Amino acid sequence: MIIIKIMGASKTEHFTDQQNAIAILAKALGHPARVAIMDYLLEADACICGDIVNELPLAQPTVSQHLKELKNAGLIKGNIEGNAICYCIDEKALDQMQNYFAHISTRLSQKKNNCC
Amino acid sequence: MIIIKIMGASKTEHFTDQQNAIAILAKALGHPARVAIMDYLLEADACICGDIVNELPLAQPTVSQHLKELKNAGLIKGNIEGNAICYCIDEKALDQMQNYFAHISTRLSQKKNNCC
DNA sequence: TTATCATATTGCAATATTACGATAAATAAT
DNA sequence: ATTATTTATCGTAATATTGCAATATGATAA
Repeated sequence: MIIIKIMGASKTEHFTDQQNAIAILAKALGHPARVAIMDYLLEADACICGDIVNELPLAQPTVSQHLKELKNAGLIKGNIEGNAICYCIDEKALDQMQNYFAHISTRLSQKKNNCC
Repeated sequence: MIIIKIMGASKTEHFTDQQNAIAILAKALGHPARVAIMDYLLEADACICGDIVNELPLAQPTVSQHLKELKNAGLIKGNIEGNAICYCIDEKALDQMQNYFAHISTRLSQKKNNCC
């Protein structure tokens, strides 16, 4: 038997689909620029990529990369709007996160054996 | 004026405290092993570090490191319990996340100009 | 067609994360 | 005191992330 150690990569195959799904969503929100993009999409009247670039203190390629990560995680979706691209929050992913934290909250209030 | 480019580091100073706070918590949950730790602490009757090590498919130093990250983010807290250490979920951080997602959900249902 | 505008991709440098063996530190048991 | 048990830290290797200049792509305008 040969064991090859691959370091720096998470062993996703050892965890449940649910755990991996939450981790992917959480990771996508694990950068302030991406939280700021969500905030913008939530509050602004538009969702044009160029507006987001102007709003953030980051260069256009960097913002494009962050948008791509949010999109890959399923947190936002993009629509071609003429020349521009309109990004919007994908409610399904957010519902998933909301349900996850609601479940934790409920479960915590049931538990009485917390030792800390 | 001298501008020093520091790459690979996020420019946290350009974002709001709230955005940074959410990002820190989300980042800590952005790995399936750490989600699995939270799941364990939520469902198990104990919260001993050794039990967590046995539960996870990772070596003890790796689990210790993940626990440290969860603790640094404020998601868990640890108590010395004789020879062992008992880790528990910190409700404050989870409330923060729950509020964040609840706020997004509420705001989304108010919005009608979603273009996607 | 050519120029312009908006966004994506490439390439690369710097830093961060992940993982684990070896070892340390701290307490408990003998 | 010595040994075992439990958890943390160190050192290090591999991979991932972050950021941006340069460039490519694609759609609209002239």
